[in-house]
Amino acid sequence: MKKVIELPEKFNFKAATTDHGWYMLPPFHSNDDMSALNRVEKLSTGKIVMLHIKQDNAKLIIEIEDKKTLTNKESEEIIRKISWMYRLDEDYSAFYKMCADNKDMQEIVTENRGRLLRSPSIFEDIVKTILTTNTTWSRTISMTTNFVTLLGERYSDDSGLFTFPTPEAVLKKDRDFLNQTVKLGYRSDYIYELALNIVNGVYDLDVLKNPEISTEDVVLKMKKIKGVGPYALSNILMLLGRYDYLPVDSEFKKHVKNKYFSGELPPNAQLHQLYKEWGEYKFLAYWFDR
DNA sequence: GTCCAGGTCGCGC
DNA sequence: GCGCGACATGGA
Repeated sequence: MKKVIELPEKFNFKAATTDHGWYMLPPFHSNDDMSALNRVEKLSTGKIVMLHIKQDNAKLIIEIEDKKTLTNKESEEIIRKISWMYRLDEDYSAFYKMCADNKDMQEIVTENRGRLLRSPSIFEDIVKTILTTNTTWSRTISMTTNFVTLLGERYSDDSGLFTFPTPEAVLKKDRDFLNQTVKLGYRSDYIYELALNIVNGVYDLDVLKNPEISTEDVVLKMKKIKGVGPYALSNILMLLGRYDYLPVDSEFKKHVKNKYFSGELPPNAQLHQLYKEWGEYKFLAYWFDR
């Protein structure tokens, strides 16, 4: 089965897919030439599908592997999720205007960059963000792979591919399993508690996809999540399409130390003042400055 | 063995 | 509000 989504005028599939590292984390997977992004996805009806996403000129082509035909509702859910993943509703014109005035950011405009791939659900994006803290990227990949493989649902009997686990699936295991078998380490408690609060209705995360909610409201809600500190907060805000908080972590410090301070790190307060001329687009300005 | 990784929490002051 | 040790795991 095949579905087509009309793309905004400015769209660069390869950049949107690979300018952020999420495409390397399961259930996302891709072929080496990056011509398509693939993903196993569980729909709200319970059906599990394999999605193959690629660009054909002004259209996004979605090939959907399935045994039975999909209902209209299921097709709509797939289109809604992919539109979210690729930020098709986001308006980059103000950012592009600022880039056009900056000699080092011309490529962003000419190459239609700026979009950063995100997951269909906030739960998945928060879990993955927590799995990037205080560890290396290679361990982020292995923790995510263990998490998806041990708690997700298999696509088909002969497949090694799985869905991203639901919060309910996390709660079916105990913290020891998350810690010792999934090897999430001390992050197990954070992930378990996040899943628990979602299932109990304490957190209703997907309402935060609404751009009309103020960033301050989102910040207050995110700060309540254990395991989400200043860096994780910034990353989650970026994933929600809000770019005014900088992710001041070891990579950020390494970058600005070498590029702007000739190897000597200034105090934290000064770091948070960087890129301030970019206003609402500080995160993107830093991201594409690297 | 020790140190650190795209940090954060909880405590004491 | 700020400083500091603890935290699981694996690779250098």
